[in-house]
Amino acid sequence: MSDLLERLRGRGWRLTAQRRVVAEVLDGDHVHYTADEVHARASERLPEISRATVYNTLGELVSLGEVLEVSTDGRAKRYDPNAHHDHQHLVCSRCGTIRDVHVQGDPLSALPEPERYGFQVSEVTVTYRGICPTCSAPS
Amino acid sequence: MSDLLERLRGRGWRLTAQRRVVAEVLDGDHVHYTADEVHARASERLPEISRATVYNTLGELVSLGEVLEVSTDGRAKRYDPNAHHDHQHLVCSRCGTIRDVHVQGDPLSALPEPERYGFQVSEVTVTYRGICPTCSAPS
DNA sequence: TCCTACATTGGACAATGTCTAAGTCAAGAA
DNA sequence: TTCTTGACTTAGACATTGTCCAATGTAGGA
Repeated sequence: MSDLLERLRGRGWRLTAQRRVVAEVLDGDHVHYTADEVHARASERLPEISRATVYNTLGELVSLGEVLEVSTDGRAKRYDPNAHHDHQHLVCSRCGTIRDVHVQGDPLSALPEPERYGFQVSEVTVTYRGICPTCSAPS
Repeated sequence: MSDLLERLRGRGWRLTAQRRVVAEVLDGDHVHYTADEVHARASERLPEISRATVYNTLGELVSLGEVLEVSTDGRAKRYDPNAHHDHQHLVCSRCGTIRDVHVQGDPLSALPEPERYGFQVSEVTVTYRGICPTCSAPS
């Protein structure tokens, strides 16, 4: 994740304690925190960090393409640091757990030209839903 | 859409003016209103209808499988009456316009067994994003 | 027509996100 | 090192979207 901080500094990012902490919280490949969760975890290391800064920083990371914004349920958006490897998401309908998954083929090619209605289609997100092993286990 | 009202009455739905109006607003195959838009349009015909009733009714229609809930942007959910024909969505990244589209093949089959991690996968939503003809036209 | 269980209402409340004005500080300049 | 400055952070008000509840109204069966 320190590569990330390097990359960002190379782009003129001013390196502050707050931004460093947010980046550290997002470290890891299979993390899908909400902004509030990021704020809670960042607060453990830097108690005075504000919500606004967390929102700002997450927004900047998304603009810079370092983090993906995922909204699986119409509730809080989640932030996915695994932005440099193409992947999709598998969500448990019961507990909301999210896993990164990899599909066969390019989902973009499944949309025929006449079904594009003149759009310049550039992106596709696929979300699978189901019940995870934990939730489907007999209680 | 009156088939819808019939179907619902058959399931024990009490038929009120409010519910009728909400159903009428959703009439049509390519409509993707937010709850507030549904409320605004319903209010034109039945000025005293409350927000709570619109939310309740939309929630019921979703539970009954008559309407789909679509959240394309992490903002307000949208309601799609085209629930009985399998389809996906194409969204304009600029103006937010939504079109129903049909893909080739079954997106579910693109997720290999080992990528399912023991989930009982039952649903998949595919959202294409791009710039619509209107937004890409030279101004 | 009358009853009553179900539906509706208005408004308070909750969750998530955005904005602003004032204070703070990282990093280059001297 | 110290200074300077524009970018960053903060607290809290505000906005949007959605949920909940107690009081009131009413659809549809008896």
